[in-house]
Amino acid sequence: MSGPVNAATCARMADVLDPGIKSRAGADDHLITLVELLFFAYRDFTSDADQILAEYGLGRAHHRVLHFVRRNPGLRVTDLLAILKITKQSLGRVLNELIAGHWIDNPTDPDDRRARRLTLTDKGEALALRLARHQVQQVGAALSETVSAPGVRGDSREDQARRFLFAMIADEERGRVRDLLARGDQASHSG
Amino acid sequence: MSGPVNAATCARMADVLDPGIKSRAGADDHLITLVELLFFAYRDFTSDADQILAEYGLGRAHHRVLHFVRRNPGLRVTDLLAILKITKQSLGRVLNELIAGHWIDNPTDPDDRRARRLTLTDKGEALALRLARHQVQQVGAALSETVSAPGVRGDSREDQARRFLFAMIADEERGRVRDLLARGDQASHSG
DNA sequence: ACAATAGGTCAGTATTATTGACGTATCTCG
DNA sequence: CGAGATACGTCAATAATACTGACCTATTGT
Repeated sequence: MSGPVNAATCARMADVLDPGIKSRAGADDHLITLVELLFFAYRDFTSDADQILAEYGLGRAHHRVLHFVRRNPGLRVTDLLAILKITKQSLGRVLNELIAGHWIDNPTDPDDRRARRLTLTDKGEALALRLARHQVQQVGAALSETVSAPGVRGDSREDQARRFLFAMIADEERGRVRDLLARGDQASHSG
Repeated sequence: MSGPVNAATCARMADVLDPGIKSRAGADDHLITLVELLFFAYRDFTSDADQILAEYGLGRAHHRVLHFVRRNPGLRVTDLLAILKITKQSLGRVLNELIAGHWIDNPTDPDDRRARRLTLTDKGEALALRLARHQVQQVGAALSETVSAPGVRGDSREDQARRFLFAMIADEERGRVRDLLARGDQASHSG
């Protein structure tokens, strides 16, 4: 699942996370690192899928629709609007493109002929599955890496959350992010 | 904000999360709920700040700049580009607006007169602090709510992550999200 | 019949981002 | 000193995603 969790990984995690991010934390100050980690985690998490989608000329908005239709076959347009919290017009464009590209079907619901029941075509199913598998691997890998540092027991919920989000960041970016968090922490205590 | 964490909240959390989301999970399938939770958590987490920013005619992009400049006073434009991973032109617009509105100063670095050292004005500091405080409270509240269900011990890291992300979702949305996750879980096991 | 619901669409605009091409000032180093 | 790299800024065109507001049809439920 996206990279084995071996001793080296654990050692690096400990090296990276323990001395710096959590230390020198005042009152509620350290919580701001969770805010930043959420930003970086989301940034890197979505960018992977974006690359796959770009192969097909699709964007993030299409992904969301594919995702929720795969998870909830027969979803209605209204339901999707409530989930995504966007306007009908915004969804309209994306949905029309997905239907035109034969990623999604929208047959009329026989029980309520006003409604459309969104479903994936085989083509759409294949893409949605590919994206989902990739993201599940990412999350799975992150969870596998979310371990307590060796010798440290009783990780707080905050530490757990921090480790998980940090593990969601792209490998190449972690050094940079670690440095940034440490620097920000330092700055907020010297100024 | 975002409510005190009392017994009722804890009871609801347990009621909400335990039966349904995790159950009926096959191999790696349940991990997809973490993907969805990340989407909802990020959606609701950012929407709060967006509302505050709208008061000043600013957007999410401005928030990111304010945030990282507050955390790292004296940040250079290049550094910001590496953090945000956007183009110079994109940042340019946002930065110019922040400078024009006297949220941010960009004095020349005396040690390298090519570089600008981004700093917050008093006005910018006040806004950045307001936003940061709000988000820290949100994260803090979410962490407080991230508790193991009563009688359940040995929460997995996955459960911990799930609980944390779920707690990041806006109160009013949790019922809807819970239903959706349960439904999706069911659909993926019957189809 | 009538109101509410589900869906669709046209028109105009805003925000955030992109690629590509330049230009200027400053620093580094051989 | 001079060449090249670096830091920053900017003009122009375009794309993706979203918004408000106004309207329309078809269908359902009362």
